[in-house]
Amino acid sequence: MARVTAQDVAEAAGVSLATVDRVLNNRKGVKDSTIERVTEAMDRLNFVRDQAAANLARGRSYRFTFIVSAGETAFFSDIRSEIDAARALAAKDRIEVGMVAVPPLDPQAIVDAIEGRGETIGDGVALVAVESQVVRDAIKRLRAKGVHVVTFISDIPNSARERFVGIDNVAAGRVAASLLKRFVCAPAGDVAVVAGSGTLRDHVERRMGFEQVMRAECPHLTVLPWIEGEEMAGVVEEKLSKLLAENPEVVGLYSLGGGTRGVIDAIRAADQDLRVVTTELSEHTRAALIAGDIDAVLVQDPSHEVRSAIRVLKAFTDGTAVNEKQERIRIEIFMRDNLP
Amino acid sequence: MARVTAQDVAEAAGVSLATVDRVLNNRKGVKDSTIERVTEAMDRLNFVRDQAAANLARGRSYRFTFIVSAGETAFFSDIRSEIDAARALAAKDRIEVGMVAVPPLDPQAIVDAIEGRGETIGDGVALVAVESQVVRDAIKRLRAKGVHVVTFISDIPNSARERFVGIDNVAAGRVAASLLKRFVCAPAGDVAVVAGSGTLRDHVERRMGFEQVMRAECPHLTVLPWIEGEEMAGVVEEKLSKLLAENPEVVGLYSLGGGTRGVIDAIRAADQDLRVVTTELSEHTRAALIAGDIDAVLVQDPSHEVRSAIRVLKAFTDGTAVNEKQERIRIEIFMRDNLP
DNA sequence: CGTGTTTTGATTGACGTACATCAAAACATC
DNA sequence: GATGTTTTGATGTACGTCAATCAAAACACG
Repeated sequence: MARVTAQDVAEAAGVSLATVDRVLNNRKGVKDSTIERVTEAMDRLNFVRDQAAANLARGRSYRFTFIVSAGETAFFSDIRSEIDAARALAAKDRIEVGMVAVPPLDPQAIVDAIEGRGETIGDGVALVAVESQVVRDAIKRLRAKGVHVVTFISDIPNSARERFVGIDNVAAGRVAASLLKRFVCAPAGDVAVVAGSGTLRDHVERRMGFEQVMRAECPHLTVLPWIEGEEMAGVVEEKLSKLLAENPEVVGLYSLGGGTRGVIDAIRAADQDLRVVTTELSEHTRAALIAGDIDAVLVQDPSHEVRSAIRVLKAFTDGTAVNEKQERIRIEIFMRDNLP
Repeated sequence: MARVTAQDVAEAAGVSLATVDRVLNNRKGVKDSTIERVTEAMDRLNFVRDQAAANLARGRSYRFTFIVSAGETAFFSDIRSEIDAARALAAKDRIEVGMVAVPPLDPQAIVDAIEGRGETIGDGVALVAVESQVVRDAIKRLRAKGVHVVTFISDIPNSARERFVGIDNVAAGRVAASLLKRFVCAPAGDVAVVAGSGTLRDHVERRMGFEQVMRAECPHLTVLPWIEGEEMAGVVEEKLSKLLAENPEVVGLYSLGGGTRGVIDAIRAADQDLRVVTTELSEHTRAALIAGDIDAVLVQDPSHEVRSAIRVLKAFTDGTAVNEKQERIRIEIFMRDNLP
């Protein structure tokens, strides 16, 4: 029951270790018939190449850089500390993880961060994208240099990025609508939407998904013009309080970006009977869920996302396949009863 | 920027490689002051022991065995194929994964499977527990032999198992109730519960959680006596159809175990207006979600659970810490709009 | 058959750590 | 200062693969 090594395969196939190695790393200079004999022996003996030994021999190490928003929302400070946490874990596998925090919503800052790092950016980059042509171009230049690129949290389609690591934000918006539709029992009423930023694709997509479902399935509910909160609790509270005061028929609320603390403060003050779905799991949303001020919170798991981005970049660098099941990023729905 | 090796640490601390090695693996025979000098050098140089090299040198390999139900529910056949899938992945890390499928709900079968394997059971066991003293005893015997044990999917508390890998089933039941409470708009009505087996702790716990919330928060809803479906679609359909016919006031339904196909057939036939929450994501529940026959499905991700169990057993075997964030098993809530 | 080319074998030295051994040095004790 | 003990150094082998070398063998082609 001992492990099968390349040496065993060589003996079984009647070739030398060198030849097995050539086949294993598909180097040229091996007859097709020999390749076949060797691969046959491999799966007959159930040979699995030992990752540890292979990595060691290759002496390969990896260097990935995260480019994330320096924004002060609960979500992004979570993301940043998760990257720090992942760094220690990744180091064990010879993966160095760098991080650059850039001013939020500033495409040029992202580009500068990339260019500024030069070659030290490493083998792969995970970046929180902002919709902009300069970012698209920067991604293309990275790819041209052989650097692997994934977008992270917020996508930028029609770019050269190889993958998006994050949730399906349209689906998140749809789920929010689907929940509110079922939560709201009033025969008719208004629904308020508190948005974050119009330049963040993830926010735009959530809004899209939300409106899709509202329009298609909730003729009895009227979606009010959205509130732009700019992710700042103070701004959100002020605008939302005003809106609630002016619209007594509001029966539902979806907050799809940052500044959730402002949402909570406003609805507590307003004391209307409305169903609320928000994003971000912070101490404030936790408390509000428990108190019953909020009905559900839709979140993504930053810790999973960071680990996933690293694994995906490593797979790209190694040229191996991505384990799709493991890398699926879920939209998590928290209610009072399944808070972690 | 080259990697820091144990040799570098030795030079920095002014000792030999052998001494660093002694410190690294806390072997005896090193003066305290020297230990201090070495560890100081380690974190000054930011030394991280190379897992690949360490594993290779140790020549250690792992052997874990899953003991799972041979039941024909969609969920368990999923679990079994995920174990097969994980086997290939684990092999790369010198982990051999075995599986024994035992007749469902039979404690003695579990014990026999354990005893029957003898020493070949390996370094760790993940088992789908059934409430029973003989199982508890078997776990204790395994632990006494130094075999690590985690329960999987279904827990057995007050046993010697070192950890439970699975969702918080009480919470799942609570979430189901919390959703139904919000979904149901009728001022009053009945709620039906379709249970699986009374001997499976996970089913019992879900039911507990469900009733907790119903009793505490939904005085307007009456929970009807539960239906025991024995996880068989035919049985479920028959009993549920009968119940629906006899109780026209049913406005909500929670199906917490297998045989969901029977639930779907019954509610389609009954054509009542009721909100439905079930478990298991199969082709049937998918279709029913899309058709609107079901409102939400609460599931656990078998693929994640299998990988988690393997990682946890490995951590126990190595005596290293478990990464709690990574090993948290989520209760996933699927609606029509976030189906994967 | 000789020539050139392709394929294979044999061998060697990494990679970074684990682990064991023996000798040398440092230290403690009387 | 002789003795015994603890601590350290020096060294070597092993793990399984990668990568490179050079020589030998097999093959193709005219």
